[in-house]
Amino acid sequence: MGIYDHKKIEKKWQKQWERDGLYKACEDQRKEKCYVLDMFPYPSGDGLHVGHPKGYIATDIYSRFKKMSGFNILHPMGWDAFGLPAENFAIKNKVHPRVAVKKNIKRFKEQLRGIGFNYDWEREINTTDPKYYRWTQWVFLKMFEKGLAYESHEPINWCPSCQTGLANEDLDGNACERCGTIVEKRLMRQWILKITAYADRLLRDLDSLHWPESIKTSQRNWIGRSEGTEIDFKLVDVPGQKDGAHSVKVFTTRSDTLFGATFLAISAELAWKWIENGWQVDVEIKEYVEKTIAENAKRSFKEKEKTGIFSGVSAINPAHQEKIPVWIVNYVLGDVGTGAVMAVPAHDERDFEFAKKYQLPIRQVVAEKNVDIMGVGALIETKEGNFVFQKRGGNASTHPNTIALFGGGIEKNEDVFACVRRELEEELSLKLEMYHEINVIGDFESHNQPERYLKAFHVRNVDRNILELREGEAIVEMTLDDAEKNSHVTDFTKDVIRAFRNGINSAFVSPGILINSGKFDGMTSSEANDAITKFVGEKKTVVYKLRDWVFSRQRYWGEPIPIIHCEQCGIVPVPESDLPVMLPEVESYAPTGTGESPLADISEWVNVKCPKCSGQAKRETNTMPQWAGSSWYYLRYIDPRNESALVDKEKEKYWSPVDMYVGGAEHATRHLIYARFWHKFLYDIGVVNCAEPFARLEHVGLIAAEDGRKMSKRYGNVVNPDDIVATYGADTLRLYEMFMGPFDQGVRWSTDSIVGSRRFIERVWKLQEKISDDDEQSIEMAIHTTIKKVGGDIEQFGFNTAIAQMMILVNEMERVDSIGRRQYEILLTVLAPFAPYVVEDIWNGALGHLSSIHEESWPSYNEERMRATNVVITVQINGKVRDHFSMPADSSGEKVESEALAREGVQKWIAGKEIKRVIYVKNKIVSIVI
RNA sequence: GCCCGGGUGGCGGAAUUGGUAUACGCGCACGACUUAAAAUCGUGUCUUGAAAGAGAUGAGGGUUCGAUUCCCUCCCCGGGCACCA
Repeated sequence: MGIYDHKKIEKKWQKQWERDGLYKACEDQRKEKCYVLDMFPYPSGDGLHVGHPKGYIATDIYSRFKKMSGFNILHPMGWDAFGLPAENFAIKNKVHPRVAVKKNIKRFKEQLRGIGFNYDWEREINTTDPKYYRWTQWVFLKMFEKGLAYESHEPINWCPSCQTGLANEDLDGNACERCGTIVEKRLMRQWILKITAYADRLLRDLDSLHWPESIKTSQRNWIGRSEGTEIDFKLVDVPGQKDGAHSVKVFTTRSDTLFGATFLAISAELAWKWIENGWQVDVEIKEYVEKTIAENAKRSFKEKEKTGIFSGVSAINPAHQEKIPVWIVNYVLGDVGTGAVMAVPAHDERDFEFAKKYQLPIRQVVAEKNVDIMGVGALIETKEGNFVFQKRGGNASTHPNTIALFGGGIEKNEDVFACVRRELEEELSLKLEMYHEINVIGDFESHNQPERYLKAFHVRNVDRNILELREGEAIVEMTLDDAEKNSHVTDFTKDVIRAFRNGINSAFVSPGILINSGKFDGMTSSEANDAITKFVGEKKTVVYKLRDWVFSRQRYWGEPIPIIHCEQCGIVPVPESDLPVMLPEVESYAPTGTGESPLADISEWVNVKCPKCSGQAKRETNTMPQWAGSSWYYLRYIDPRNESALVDKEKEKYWSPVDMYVGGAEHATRHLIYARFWHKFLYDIGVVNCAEPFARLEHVGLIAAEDGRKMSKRYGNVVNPDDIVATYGADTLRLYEMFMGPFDQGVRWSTDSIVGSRRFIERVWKLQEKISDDDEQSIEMAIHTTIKKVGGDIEQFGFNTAIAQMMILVNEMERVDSIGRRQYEILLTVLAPFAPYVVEDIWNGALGHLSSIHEESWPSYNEERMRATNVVITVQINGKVRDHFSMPADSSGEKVESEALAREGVQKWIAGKEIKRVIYVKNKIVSIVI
């Protein structure tokens, strides 16, 4: 048998497979295809750490399994090599980024090869290859042609450290995602892609995708659809203008609260536009507007104090024609909606805060429908001498219109009523006034303090200031004023009344029943939303949070944007025949910081003839963002060397869409949105035949370092896969990474635990000794179970449980004296996707096969053979496990029940008791109720 | 604050149309082999209890013959979004 020498084995088969071209993909129309894709890496100078291959191992296993299941596989790999790290490295070390990238790719490839991946390297791509980025530029031209790429001069996010403009997607809060610097707003010329034109489809088509729900939710939030109404407010008191000559539009999702709009709040940016259009204002106002715009540019709005200034202008609320003031405020964003909102302090927290501060009127127009506030239960004294409030029954907290009042514990020695007061202050005093009708029921008693018995009471119709006090069956009605003076009313009840009278302390933002809204009173919020929209003569519209994609970067290492600026003709696209626009050589890669890229300095590249009029013209010097090349790369693998088209139509039709896509969840609102957008565009212009690029997505949980931190050179906690492969072998590394835990969950690396996977492989290796000509019948059930379980688990990405099942099978095989050759081959075959080297070596060595095990078919299983002849029946008495016994499988219920009742271990419990019920769960449980 | 996940032995984790909680692996303890150690193999390993038993899946409650699984209230951890009107 020889010893298991992973180094020798892995080297040998790696060469052999490459020589045989085992993993070459071709368009085999007879077979069903399966396109399995990894998010291609950015080849950094640090090389791979053990966290990187986790996703690649999964796709490798998946694609090998699908191949064995009869599918034609496409499983390629490539390099996303444009971007800042290579450029920064180049600036620092004075090497061309191209040189650094080439070197890094070589190293990455060697590392990946060592782990035994089945990539088809003939389809390798590189986004920085002019033959590749020619097509990235081509897509841009097509977008320009369709009006989806446009030049703009709006203020955008600017990273002062990276010295480039950024898209919203490149931010982490208000900081640059790349370097952590707080970004600024900067007015500059830029290229924009109109992704918002696809917002609706990007949202809608998510439903059809087999993706993790979390990623779909992230995208939904990012796109941020809200349905509402644009309402027109006529302006009055505008200096030098007739009343009603001007108006302002606001966007709201809560038309039902229109009657409660007591002022208008407009952004400083909108106010500035008014000033530019000739609005005459005081110096004070103008200064406020300028100051606020400057503050907004810093984007430091977090926890910012709300400020505002009365504009002097008023507006007419179209609901009731009352005059309301227009305030210029810092909490309304200029680039959201219309830049103006109707402020409804009673029902919006921000408007509420602002109205309180500037003493603007608060008018409640929505009320909660009949709510009971209850505290029902008993006070229990614990062993330790503390009092704990125990709720009695379930209805106190489960009734839909009920707020649980007394759920908390009572501090040691704390007065019961002090506890109640505390609860009131913390929870209720804030909200009480908002309820249309309130019942407060405190039925409160204590075991060991029976004298402290709190009478039930009941408050209703707060609007009318009437208190209904219920004592036993009798109900006494009195006004709140009278109640407060009445000596029969307990202090507790008086506390409740005071809480009512404290006034509104927060906004009531939930939907409810309309009040103070004329003929709309009594409607629900959703009914009123439609009715009031109609009443003021408006229609529903939709807005999105998604912003258009800022697509230009003022940096060197990216695809040049294929545009020419002509003095005569203006913006002229580079003709398709002139593509690619090659990225020129420069002396300095450093960013200029001027809003132009380093390309601007190369006059022989910049100065060109206009393709239209042949006059003086200049090239666009901005480059594309890193996300450009990755927005369509999966299409290029299908047809990587095509020079006349982005992808061949027939080939695309065969391979598209990607069947399985695996990568990190951090791309949820970046790459995965951009790629979907580009794909939909390519679908619209007929380049691709399906509306979505990635039919199924699985996300890989990150591997943290042993110390729990991120694996990074900086912390010195990086584990290099090369070392693990050298010490334990690639098969062990692969098995271990898949066995660590659920695939999509983050885990900590643990070098100590690897031995388990290594031992497993050695056990499989040793089983060679046990091969005989005859099958061992006692392990047949385990074999069939394993075939089914492993296949099913791979399909669902449950690799850890698949491996556990194979371990169970190996344990069984070790327990018996010999195993059939056929049985051992089945074990090797199901293990093949996980540990491709060792199984191939045994297959070709000890078993003497001439062809590769990776050309084998996935074994089939027989459900019949998975069924046990005898089953263990569990006896439960009143829900507790009391006994077990064995019975032939599928015995009749009567037989099993009588057997159960006759057993000594059961009789012990049921002797002399009445048996109320016996429940039999087939082949599992007899449950006896006494 | 809102929206997604998640909370199970010493550790990674298994088990969901409600049916024997802790599979599989790591670690640990003891034993065999060895002059010895490593490796390997075997046995044991949730807590408590002498035992019978009792208790335990973040906490509390509910539904059920039976709940890690379903419902309610709450706590904690991870992630996403966040003056988005």
